[in-house]
Amino acid sequence: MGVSIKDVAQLANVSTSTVSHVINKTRNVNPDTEAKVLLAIKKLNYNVNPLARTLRSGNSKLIGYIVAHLSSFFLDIGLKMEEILEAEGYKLIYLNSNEDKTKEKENIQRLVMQNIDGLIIAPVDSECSYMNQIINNKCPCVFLDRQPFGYQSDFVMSTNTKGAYEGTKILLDKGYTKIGFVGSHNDKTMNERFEGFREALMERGIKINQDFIKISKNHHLSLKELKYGDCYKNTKELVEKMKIEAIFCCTDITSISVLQYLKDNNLNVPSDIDIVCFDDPVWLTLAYPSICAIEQDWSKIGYTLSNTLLSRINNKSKKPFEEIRIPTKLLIH
Amino acid sequence: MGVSIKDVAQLANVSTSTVSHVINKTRNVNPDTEAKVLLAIKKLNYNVNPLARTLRSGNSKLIGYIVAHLSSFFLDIGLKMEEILEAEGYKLIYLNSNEDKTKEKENIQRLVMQNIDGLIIAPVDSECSYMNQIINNKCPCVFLDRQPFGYQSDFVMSTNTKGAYEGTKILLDKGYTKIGFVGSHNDKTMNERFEGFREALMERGIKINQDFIKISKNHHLSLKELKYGDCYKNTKELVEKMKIEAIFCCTDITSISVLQYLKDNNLNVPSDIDIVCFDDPVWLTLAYPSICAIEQDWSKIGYTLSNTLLSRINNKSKKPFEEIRIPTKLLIH
DNA sequence: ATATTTTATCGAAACGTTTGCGCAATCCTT
DNA sequence: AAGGATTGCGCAAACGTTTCGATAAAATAT
Repeated sequence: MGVSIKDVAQLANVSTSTVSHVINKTRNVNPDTEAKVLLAIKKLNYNVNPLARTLRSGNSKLIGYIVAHLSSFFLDIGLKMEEILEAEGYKLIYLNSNEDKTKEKENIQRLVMQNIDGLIIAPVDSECSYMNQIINNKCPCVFLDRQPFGYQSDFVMSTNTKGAYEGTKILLDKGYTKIGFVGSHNDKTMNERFEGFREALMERGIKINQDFIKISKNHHLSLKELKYGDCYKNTKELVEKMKIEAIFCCTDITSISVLQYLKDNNLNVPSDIDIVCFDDPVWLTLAYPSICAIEQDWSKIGYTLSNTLLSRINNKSKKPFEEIRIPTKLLIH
Repeated sequence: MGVSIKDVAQLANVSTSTVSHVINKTRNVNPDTEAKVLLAIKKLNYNVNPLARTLRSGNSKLIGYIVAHLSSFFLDIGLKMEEILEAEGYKLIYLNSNEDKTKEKENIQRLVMQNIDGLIIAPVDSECSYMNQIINNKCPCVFLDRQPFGYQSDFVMSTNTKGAYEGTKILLDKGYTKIGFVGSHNDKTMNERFEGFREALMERGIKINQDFIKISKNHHLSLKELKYGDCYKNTKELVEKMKIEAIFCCTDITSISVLQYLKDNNLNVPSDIDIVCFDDPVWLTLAYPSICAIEQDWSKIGYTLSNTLLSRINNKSKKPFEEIRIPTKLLIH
């Protein structure tokens, strides 16, 4: 097997506890002894076994990041979080629930059992009461993107309603009245965005036409497989049957299918169909011409998530849970 | 603390070893006893601690997937691998090296210490001799996308040279002679693709103009931050100074900057500048008109990677390491 | 009836750490 | 020079499992 702390202790002619204290700087040790130990460590190319350490000490210096799917939005947020957490000595590990509630549960279960120090969760859906059992106060969690129901926790979200409201107004200001709404998921986040959409229409005295609202189910597929999925069909219907003039895309994932449909049918943006998209995926600015977007501030979201979590980990303070909203930015490309 | 196997044993009035054998089905146990144990497990809502299990048993049922960066190419491959590995009871965990060799080393180190059962690595660069020390035969590895130097292992790659050759020929067949080559990384993979590019030109008797070849350094940035990076500048130079007619994009990441530059300058594809792209990122087919691509078969790559790894884990056979090539597909959109 | 195998279970050691407790030896104080 | 404080270190018990070896009871063979 590998070389353990015992081998180091033996070679340095000290006890394992001394070695441990040298490694962790957790007790005074004579400089000479320390040198001996460090030499032995180097000689044997010793590394501590994080498993054993965690098992004994109860903390892992690990933060779990459990996402419903691996979209570039979540990844960019992860990138930012790594930057912050790393500075505090934490390692971020990504786990993918693949839009599967059972997997999500397993993922969380697994990490909690591993004495994870904290959890950032973008849940598959809002129903999170099962977490009370699993977490049981063993580690702090912060939620992302979807508000959890049935579990008390901090959560960080964009100002969905306001963002959607502003985005919809852009379309209204251009004079469109027949505006379709394409969503990829029926959850709280979508509801908030729909609310903004609705408010903007109401303000102009435009009645909501239920036939213009199309919500699909998002499956666990790669981006490319998504292209010709439910959203594609929904777009087709909106355009061909409902003769809408513009489309509000509720997420970045939605926009793929919508754009693909328009392209396949030689429809131009904005001359034939205009578009506004919640999220600002990289491809929006590559289209000709670029498409208006409601950009989420992933950098700030990542920053806020990690700092909220860190302060929960450190303070252990019982201050009430917060709902933190990060403003979106309107991009008129 | 949490509930442990001891609590279960106590409640069921048996020894911990019996509980363990019930859980793992590793020895005959009387049906009555088994029922008692299972009941106790359910009553206490007990879950085994994977840390302790791994520490003792030496295997973790975990596969590490360490990527140089989190691009959608790597993610799609991960998705496919999860599908296969899950069926064999393994969990895939993603770790991001962020184009940082030190981080890569830490990532591998950490996983090996955790008794990881296998490793899939897309290394930051080819130099992998440091792995001999770290791995030390403790777990099988399969490499992806970049051939490792200094470390003996299986590796899986696309037929880069052939793919690039075919892609370049498309441009040549259209009559272009001034073709630029934009790469985001100087490594073995890029060299192979360049080789294909070179061969195609040679075959037509076209001399390589070094000023047409632009290789950037790829930094650890989000896709959006990449857009206006080195590749953007390189594209500008190729177009404005070198007056090239077409561009060969060496990776998906490259294509973002190239397309962005063209768009910012109102250059149309293919009328002003034509493009072929290695990789088929989702945005290529959204552009107007679509762009030719050399598609890598991520599904097959993921399939091959996981099965190669699994057979190394199971067989422990010492059959010689393989270099496996997965054919690319030419997409004439 | 005894000898042998089979079945069911338990006790305890191990995996590689961290950490509370205790003991010497050294240092300071008066 | 004697008492207390400090420093440096080792011992051994945990953490939660798996697993080897032993043992007793039951089943089978002779």
